[in-house]
Amino acid sequence: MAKINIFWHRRDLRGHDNTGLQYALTAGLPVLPVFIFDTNILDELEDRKDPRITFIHDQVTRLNTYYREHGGALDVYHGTPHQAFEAILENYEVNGVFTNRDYEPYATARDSALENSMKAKGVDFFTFKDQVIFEAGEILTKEGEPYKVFTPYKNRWLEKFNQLGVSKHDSEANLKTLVPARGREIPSLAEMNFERTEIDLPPAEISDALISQYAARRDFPAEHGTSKLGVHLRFGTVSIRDLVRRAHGLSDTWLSELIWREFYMMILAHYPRVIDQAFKPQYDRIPWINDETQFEKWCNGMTGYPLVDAGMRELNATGYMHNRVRMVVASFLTKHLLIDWRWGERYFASRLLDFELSSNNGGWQWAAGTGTDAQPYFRVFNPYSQQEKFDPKLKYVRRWVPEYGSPDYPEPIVSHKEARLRAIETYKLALSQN
DNA sequence: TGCTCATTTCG
DNA sequence: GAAATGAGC
Repeated sequence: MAKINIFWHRRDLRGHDNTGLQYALTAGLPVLPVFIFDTNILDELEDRKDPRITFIHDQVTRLNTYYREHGGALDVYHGTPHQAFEAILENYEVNGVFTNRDYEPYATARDSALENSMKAKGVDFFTFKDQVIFEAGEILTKEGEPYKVFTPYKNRWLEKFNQLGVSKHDSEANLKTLVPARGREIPSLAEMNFERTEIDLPPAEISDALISQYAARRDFPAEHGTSKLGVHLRFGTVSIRDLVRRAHGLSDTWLSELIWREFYMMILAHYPRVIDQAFKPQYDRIPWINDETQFEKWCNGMTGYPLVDAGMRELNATGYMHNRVRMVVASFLTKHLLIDWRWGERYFASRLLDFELSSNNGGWQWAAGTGTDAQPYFRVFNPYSQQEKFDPKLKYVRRWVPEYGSPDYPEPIVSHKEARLRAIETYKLALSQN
């Protein structure tokens, strides 16, 4: 049996500008690209109609077609990574496994376990930077500490970016050395006990015009002023290097959003405890009210605050919510209702097509005021003035809350004025305790 | 990447 | 009486 190398796709479901794939293809042996529907992850999902699984399945199918056009095929497994690699090693003489690094706690634990078991069998395991421009250890203060404030982090990031530029990995030009297709089928959604769902999939591209106008248009949820590339960044159907190259010079604001993504990835990598704890420990003393009935009304878009309800209904209907509105609903849940930010975080995690652990956690801790570089506790969004500023003609509100203004629309579940004062008092008291 | 309230400024 | 300003949450 001839030796081969494996390239393992995870959050990089593309063949172009793919670092690890490029290294695998130029390492001198035929390459078998692999994808695993990981049951460790899938078994945790509650919804058998989770649209993300349809999305991944579609992208895996597309990637398989792409490899077939170049004489190979994507070898797709359903099981734990451990099981999948046992099957691979039975069928092939494997020299090494190539893959792009993933920085979430589950991923790093999985990869170090696999690296050990591969090396014990004489198989090399190589990992590459592909998902980010700079990894957690690459942007540090002069003292060698992680940054805890965004702006100095961003300044250092840009400084380094301007020094180093951004590399390009022409994986596509090297697709000549694939292991010939063997004709294994991709497991169907039904075989994996999932159902196909309708997804309103934004394109994996963005125009120069949209990037240029991003700063001026991004805050108006009724407009199509944002790129909606989050889902593509989540699963690597676009290359971050391509996006950063495009952003640079066209829109500092949009580039900043890409840097926020790396900022929160860096925070999660350095401080994995933020997953279930406030970054600032004293904020874990806040006595959340956690009223289940109010939480349910928030989830269902029935709070009586039109902009909040519009956002939640958009999320429930599409798996997406405009960023400005994400801030408004998060502020409302944590401050007006005094419900633990972790509840909101978990709900977003279950619904968002573009869910990214680090950004979701960072965003929620920012809104709740508990995080690094978070807004101060006394800053409480007024849902009415946010609506007046960012949806003055009620275009967004009426799209998602058609009954707004009629007797069918619920009364506000809390009074803004009272809830605001209660939030400030509650935070102040909790933070003043020693 | 606020909001509110009180006070001042301006027509 | 509206708009601008500033302090404090």
